[in-house]
Amino acid sequence: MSQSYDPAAVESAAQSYWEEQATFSVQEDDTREKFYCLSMFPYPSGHLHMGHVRNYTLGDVISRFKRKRGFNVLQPMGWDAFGLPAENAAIQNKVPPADWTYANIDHMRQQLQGLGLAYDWQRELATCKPDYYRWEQWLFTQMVERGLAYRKTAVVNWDPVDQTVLANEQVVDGRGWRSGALVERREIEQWFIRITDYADELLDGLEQLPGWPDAVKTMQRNWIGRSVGVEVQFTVDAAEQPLTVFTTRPDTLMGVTYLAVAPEHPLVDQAMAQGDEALREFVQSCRSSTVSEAVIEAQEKAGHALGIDAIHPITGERVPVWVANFVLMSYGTGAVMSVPAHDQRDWEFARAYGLPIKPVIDPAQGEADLDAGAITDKGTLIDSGPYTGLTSEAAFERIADALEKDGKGRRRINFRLRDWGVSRQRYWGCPIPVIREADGALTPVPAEDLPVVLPEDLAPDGSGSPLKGHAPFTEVVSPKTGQPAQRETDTFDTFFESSWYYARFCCPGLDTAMLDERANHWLPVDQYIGGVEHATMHLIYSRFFHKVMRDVGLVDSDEPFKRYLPQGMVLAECFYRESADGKKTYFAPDEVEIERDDKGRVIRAVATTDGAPVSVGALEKMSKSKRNGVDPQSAIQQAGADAVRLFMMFAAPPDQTLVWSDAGLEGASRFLGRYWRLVQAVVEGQAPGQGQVAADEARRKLHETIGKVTDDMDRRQSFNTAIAAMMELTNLLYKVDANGEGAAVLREAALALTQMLNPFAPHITHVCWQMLGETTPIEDATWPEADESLLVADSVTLTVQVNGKMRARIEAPADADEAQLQAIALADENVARFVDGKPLRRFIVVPGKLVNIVV
RNA sequence: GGGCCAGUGGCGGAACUGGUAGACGCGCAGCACUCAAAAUGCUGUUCCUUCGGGAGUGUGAGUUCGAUUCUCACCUGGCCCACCA
Repeated sequence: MSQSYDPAAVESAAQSYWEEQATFSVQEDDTREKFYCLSMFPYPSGHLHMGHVRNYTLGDVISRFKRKRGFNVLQPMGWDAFGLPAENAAIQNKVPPADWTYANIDHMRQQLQGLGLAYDWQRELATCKPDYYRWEQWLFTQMVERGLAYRKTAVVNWDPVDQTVLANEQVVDGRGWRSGALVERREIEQWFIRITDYADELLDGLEQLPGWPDAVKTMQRNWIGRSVGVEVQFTVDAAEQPLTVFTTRPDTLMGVTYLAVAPEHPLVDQAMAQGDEALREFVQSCRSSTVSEAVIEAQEKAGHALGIDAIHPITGERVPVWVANFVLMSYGTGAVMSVPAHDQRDWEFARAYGLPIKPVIDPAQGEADLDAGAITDKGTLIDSGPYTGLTSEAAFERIADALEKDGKGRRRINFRLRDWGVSRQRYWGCPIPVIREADGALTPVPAEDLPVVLPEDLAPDGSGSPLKGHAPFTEVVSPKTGQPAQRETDTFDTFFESSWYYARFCCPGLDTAMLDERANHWLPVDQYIGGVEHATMHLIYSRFFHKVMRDVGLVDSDEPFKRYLPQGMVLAECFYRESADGKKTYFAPDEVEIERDDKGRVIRAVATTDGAPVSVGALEKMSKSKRNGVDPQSAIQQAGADAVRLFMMFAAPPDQTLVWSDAGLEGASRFLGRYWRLVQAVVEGQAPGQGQVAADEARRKLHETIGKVTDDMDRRQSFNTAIAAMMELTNLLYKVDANGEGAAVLREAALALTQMLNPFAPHITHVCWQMLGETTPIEDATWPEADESLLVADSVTLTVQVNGKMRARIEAPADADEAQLQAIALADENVARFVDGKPLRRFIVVPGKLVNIVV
């Protein structure tokens, strides 16, 4: 009597084996090629969600596969442990963020272990630990030394009641989320990192990343946004300094009818000193709105004349200067030249305020109607003095030359990418290692005094960082002067921690340096996996950090991640009922019953509570408010970790959104049961089912499957089709005649299938491998090889098309020539019927696939 | 406003380099086993059809002997960023 499949028992047996044997701890080994596989580490929010499960299963499947292919695989895991949610929880529960964070880490580590992930837990790290952040503090001081970090004022959201800086997400409808007070804009001095110094290298480096999806590289290119243009200087009577603007369209310079500057521009302060009340009010209203650019965008385009004129650098004409709420101080020079005839936004602004519109370009194509909007196409210059008649491209060069010759401008490359503001007025983050001397000078903390340890026992109450005024932290003696000084209370943006963790995993336990030679053994990461929402920010910051670490001499590679697999979101169906006023009430899936017709189509859904119908909603991101969240823990309890993993990999390609389905999970579970019974039958020397499939056909299918699964997993990373191929093989094995050669083929197939399924369902295969009598642990056994000699056939089945439509299938010798094929095809009864004696115009052969007869 | 991606049966998806559209799974229907049910195994399942066949991959055009795949325009949905000059 064979045992039945009990996921819970199988999984705990396999997991305790891995723990006892330390199966997945790894050391540098020069005899084997290394493979570093990394999934983006989680923020310890308290519990694993399905997105994590998908991410980590993908990484685990790749890691286990590569190990079987002979690589020395490093797969670590850690915690992105600083951040705002810990502070919010702390305010709510009045406990220190550290306690909350560490408790969450303990719980989530257990959850991860329950998924059977092949991590080297000895390398675990948490970014909130001093032995980790100590080194980013050190790297920051190196950046200060190299001029890569500097101080600049930046605008923040200020809550005047709570006396604290707010994150954009803490501003709700322009008010502080806790106090409800109207949020103000405040300028404060902060640290910035000169990521723009590396803009060109970050852009060019994308060429060396063939393992990254084109879509992600395109997003990064657009994010970096290199644009070639000209900086133009307009003399201003009232100011000593000329007003500098950046433009990518110097060809339209002769069409400038006004200039616009940002509300924060210094020229605005100067104009306000003239005492224009209306102007003062306008600027005040701009400056008091939030910093959220999404909010600014929703505003009407508005502006006000400054009462100042500028002198056009070529014509010498006077043009008025305006302040406008859509000009950003943080991009370019904080001032723009306005050409309403050829820029849509300038056009709208000019229309609204009655400013002149002067066309200077005749578009190359199409009708142009300046009453309908701006003409933004390039073309031929008109009404442009000496430049009239030139093309836009030629005028660009001639005007740039003229400006450079007169010292009134210069060619310049501008980036959309801005320097990275890293100061945060937060408690639960890595302290910026800087001391403010009594005279206001800033001193980076010397290496021997690092780390600057964040006190972990403080509890924020919502009114600013508790570090402020916490004397044991702030009161220090300057290492430079020996005099009393104040410690900086700002902390780093948490992207700082996540920008280099991949490197630190290589050097566990190192306490004398940030990284050592082990980093160069493992880096770059061979395979990185994580949400596509990080396509720009995190993945640019990490690439930047890597280059800085290279320039400081810590690593010798240029890029951190060789191959990147962006994984899609996990969605679920949601059910709701809409009331008369449009408010939706959501129902959890277990509160809903679905009725179908006899073809399986959904007719309607009703709530089990009252039997009344509910709407079947769209697919939505899992969330509490939509009541469509599925807890991984309960899914594991219901079907086992192997089934959850298998379903996740089977239901969709890795980079596309995945729709959670309880029925689909059952399907995965059913397949595992089918596989289990197949193994039981083989162990007992019986056939798993009934049928007459011959041994050689089964063996051929087996080796075809090995070939397909190997290619799907390695080159294509198409895990759903790899699983489909294994299911197909299993279906066939159930029909194999176990007499004679059949028994041997079944055993060969069961072993190979167990190997191929192992990365997806590591527990059940671990146990089945032992049942099949194998003594080498499956984790160390090598991946099966397809026997190519079994795959060549001497006859092939070809499709016959007549005028591109499929009409018949023929058997032909594999080496048949065109004339032979034509004869065989025309001999077919159905083909003959459609050819119907008409003259043959063409005969097309696609070797091994089809022939097409054109009549 | 910009960028990126995706639209294929009742559903998730497959078709890799332009070559048999719908693999595999779910759902549904039927059969076997059973006193019965569950479980399991097997069979069928794009739509229409006068049973010859016809239509069909968001819509409309184009290239081609042949288009889910390439080109153009449009529609719909999702994600990221956003007044980026």
